[in-house]
Amino acid sequence: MKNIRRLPDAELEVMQALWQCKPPATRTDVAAALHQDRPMAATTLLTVLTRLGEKGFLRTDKEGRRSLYTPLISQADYLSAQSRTFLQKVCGGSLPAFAAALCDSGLTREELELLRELLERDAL
Amino acid sequence: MKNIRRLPDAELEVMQALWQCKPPATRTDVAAALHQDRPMAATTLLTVLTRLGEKGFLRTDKEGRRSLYTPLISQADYLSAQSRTFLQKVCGGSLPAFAAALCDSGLTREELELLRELLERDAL
DNA sequence: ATTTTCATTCTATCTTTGTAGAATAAAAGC
DNA sequence: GCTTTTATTCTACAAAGATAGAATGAAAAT
Repeated sequence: MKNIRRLPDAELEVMQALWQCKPPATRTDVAAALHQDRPMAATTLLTVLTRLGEKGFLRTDKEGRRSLYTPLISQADYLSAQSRTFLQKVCGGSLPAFAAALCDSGLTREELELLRELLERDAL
Repeated sequence: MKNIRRLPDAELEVMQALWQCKPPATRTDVAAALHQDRPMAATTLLTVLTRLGEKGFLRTDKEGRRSLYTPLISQADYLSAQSRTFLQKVCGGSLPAFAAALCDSGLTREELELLRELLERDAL
């Protein structure tokens, strides 16, 4: 149950892309995995990757002139940490508030049903 | 289903405090409602309130020299919007990932059970 | 070998956020 | 009326985040 800080938007997007690659990934791999509605300059991406390394989210290994990036924090760990933070900071720790928010968040009835089932199954 | 931007930490805390007050609230009311582990200078609070006004989260009415603050976005609206954003941006839209994250987020089995019940009841 | 290509690092700018002192102005007290 | 108190606005500044051009250096191409 470590305390994982919330990543700012740009860094989270890059991290999501990295999680989608099979490690280790090159800058190009990550760029390809990025949802580029509006693509990110190569140098910008490298800057973000460097920052993620400084924050301990990934490791950088050099292979000749190019760098290989490997996640150090798994997507699952990040998600569970952020779920907790979200419930605490945004919902003030109130489960009823959280549940109400989910129900009113645009999820369809089917999706809500699915979520309940998933919770039941996973909780075991 | 409006698109409500995510507030930075300090602004969210102030907004949470404002939501707890019966509107309209004065700066003093908000200060009293703040969880002040480490209290915020009066001028800082006013700066934050001003920014929240600029972002459309509240309205400021002047009564003589003092200001009265009224939320323009309800807590429920903010929560549901942020739940949606969280599911999309953090969980990549994957309900299974979201459910797994919740189960692994430190909630007790009882809390998970409660959440399921709440979801069932509210979904109607 | 010389040029071209390309990945990374340096440097830099702009915006946002967090925080608060100084200045202003008005209300209250005397 | 003059002074003290107090609420708000101005101004300020440092840290963090988003973004990317310029410089560097090495690999590939010819």
